[in-house]
Amino acid sequence: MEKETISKNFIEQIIDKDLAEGKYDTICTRFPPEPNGYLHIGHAKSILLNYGLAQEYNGEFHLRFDDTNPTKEKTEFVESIKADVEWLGADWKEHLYFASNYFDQMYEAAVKLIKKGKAFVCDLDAQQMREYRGTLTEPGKDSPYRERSIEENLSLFEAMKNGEFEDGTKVLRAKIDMASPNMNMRDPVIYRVAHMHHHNTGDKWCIYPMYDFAHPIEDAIEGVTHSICTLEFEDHRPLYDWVVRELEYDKPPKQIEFAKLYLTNVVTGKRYIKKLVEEGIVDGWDDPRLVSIAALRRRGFTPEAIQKFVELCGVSKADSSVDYAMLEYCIREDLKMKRSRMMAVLDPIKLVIDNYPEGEYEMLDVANNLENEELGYRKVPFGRELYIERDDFMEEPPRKYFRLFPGNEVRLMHAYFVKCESFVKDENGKITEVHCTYDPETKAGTGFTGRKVKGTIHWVPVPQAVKAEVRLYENIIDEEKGVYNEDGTLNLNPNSLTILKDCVVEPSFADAKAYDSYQFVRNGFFCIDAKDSSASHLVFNRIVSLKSSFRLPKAD
RNA sequence: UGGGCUAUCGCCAAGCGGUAAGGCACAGCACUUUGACUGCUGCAGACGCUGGUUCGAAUCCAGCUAGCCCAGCCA
Repeated sequence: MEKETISKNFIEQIIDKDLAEGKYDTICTRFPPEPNGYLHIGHAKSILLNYGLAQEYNGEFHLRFDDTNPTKEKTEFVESIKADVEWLGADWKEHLYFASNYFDQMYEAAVKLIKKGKAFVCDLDAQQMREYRGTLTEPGKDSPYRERSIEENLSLFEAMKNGEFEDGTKVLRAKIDMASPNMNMRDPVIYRVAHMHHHNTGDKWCIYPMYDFAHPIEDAIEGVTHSICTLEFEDHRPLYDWVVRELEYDKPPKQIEFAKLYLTNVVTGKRYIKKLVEEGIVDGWDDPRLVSIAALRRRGFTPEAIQKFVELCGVSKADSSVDYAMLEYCIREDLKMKRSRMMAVLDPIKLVIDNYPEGEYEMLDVANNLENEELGYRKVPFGRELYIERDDFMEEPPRKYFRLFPGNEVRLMHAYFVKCESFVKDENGKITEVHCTYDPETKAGTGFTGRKVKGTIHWVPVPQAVKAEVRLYENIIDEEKGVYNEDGTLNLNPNSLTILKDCVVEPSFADAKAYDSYQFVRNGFFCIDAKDSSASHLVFNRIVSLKSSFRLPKAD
């Protein structure tokens, strides 16, 4: 419905044209990860883009593992990727594929090329091949093995398959053009000898196809029409087209490139994340400060928020880095109506209501979400002694400070108006207690309109408060200086290392289930760490929390 | 210095020859059971630069500048 107002991106325009010209009858897209690591927000863009296109055009969406290099791939990653893709909401239905299941067809395709005189077995080793390849500015030289006969190539390639050669001694190359300005067209290697155990095919093969040869074949076999990948594959497109042309597929798939999604102030590089994990700076690939899908999920992000985010980012070919604030906006937007808001105090200070009877308490009916009645109500005990946020009281308030200070009256959220009468300091001058009086007539929900207050503050009852440990995060990357130092190392923010902190939460928080609750603590999200659904491990994401209102007004 | 690609507000991003959409961020006002949310308002005299074509250009042409990618038997 809303989608109609959004103009089509350039990929949709290409698809419209292809369909109009009758190039394809229906479309088919795919997400083709190599199972060599965890998915992150960047992959989410690709997944949701491909899936969204298939949905929009009533086509097919495939999940295909591009597992042509057994050295890097593991079944463990296959499982985590499937879980992440599913969680994101991209339904591949019965279309789950493995490139490795096409090895026979790829072998036959290679034979076909040899028979057409378009491929040859080359004995040059890696070092020699590099020398023959030329440079960016100089053309390469033909391999001395380039003119072998078709028969010789056929028997040599079969021998390669049969394991008659050592790793690295022979490769199959496409015969294209060693003088091409495009390095990818300089007789690229399409098959190599590698005696490795494959997670899917085991020891059946000792030769493996290279990406540039395998990928177009995978797409063609599955009937993919629009093979969407990232910008760095642009110069591979001529080779992609060469492969589908020489192999004579009808309705050949078409490669389209788009810019990767980068976020400001976060690390996505596997190399760096690995280092952060190894050094214990983060507690794993799903550490909430990272932007892996697992981390976002653990932190309380919803698939809907990520979908919204990807949609908002748009698709283009310009290198860009999306402001982290946009991600924060999306999760706020999604969660604000559909999750409960509970109270928690991060830095407690005691508030005593002097005119409230000692030893008594009442159960307040509190709306789980003031904007969404469907979320119901819960009971929160209220009594004489409460904890409030330390910075919700100031002895000498600046201008425009609406919270508690001597003589001022505020609303205790979901409860009564209280007026600050006095406060207590210890010998160090630190405030230890704030005393106030409450007005029973001002109870929330009674429709009291006698007078108004400018501020409302949150609280937790002292006797029933549950202690919890929070992880208080700063962004792990220095926001001022950027993500990387000049020498390529990470620019870590030392504050990010101060993580653990005690806080107090209202009793109902302790029962809340992972994912089902979050809390605005003065406009920030307070999420339960999904790794441990008890309230004793909360994740307070300052990354998603500090709106300007959290700051004190500017002193001017 | 060979080839490919990109350049529109602080950040994304529409625009496809007819006189600069939208979102994020930011600012202000109003409202308020958190200063949130919500609502309203403001926010590119100009589209990397320089020329040209045209009645008219961000959109076409030429030249230039800047950035990204490519010399794995990785993907």
